[in-house]
Amino acid sequence: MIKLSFPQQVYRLTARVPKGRVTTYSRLARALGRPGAARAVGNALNRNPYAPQVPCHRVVRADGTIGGFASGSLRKRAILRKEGVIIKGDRVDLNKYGYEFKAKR
DNA sequence: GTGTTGACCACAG
DNA sequence: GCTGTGGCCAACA
Repeated sequence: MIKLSFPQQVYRLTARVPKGRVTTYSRLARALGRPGAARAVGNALNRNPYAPQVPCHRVVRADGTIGGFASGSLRKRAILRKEGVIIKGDRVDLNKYGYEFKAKR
């Protein structure tokens, strides 16, 4: 059984998020088995060594707010809008675009 | 091993 | 509705 580092699993799950969908840091952490490690997830995405591979712009905060982004929150909003996600002010409708992860593996 | 930092979350005012 | 404070976890110096 291989043991991947925390950020490694974060990148893998983030890459699984389909286009036009968004997830939250808390949900990622919960899917990894660390329901309180939302901060650590954000930390991992912040470094994001897999930048072009991992669509970090599809990850938002639990409230649906854009949160932060290495290139600027404005950039994140623009990309999400291009993906087909409607953003109201600085918030996304998690009720429609919120993607649920599978707690397996 | 200890202390600081950070793209967070929840609660109280 | 927003602001402030405490708590959680992982990575880095």
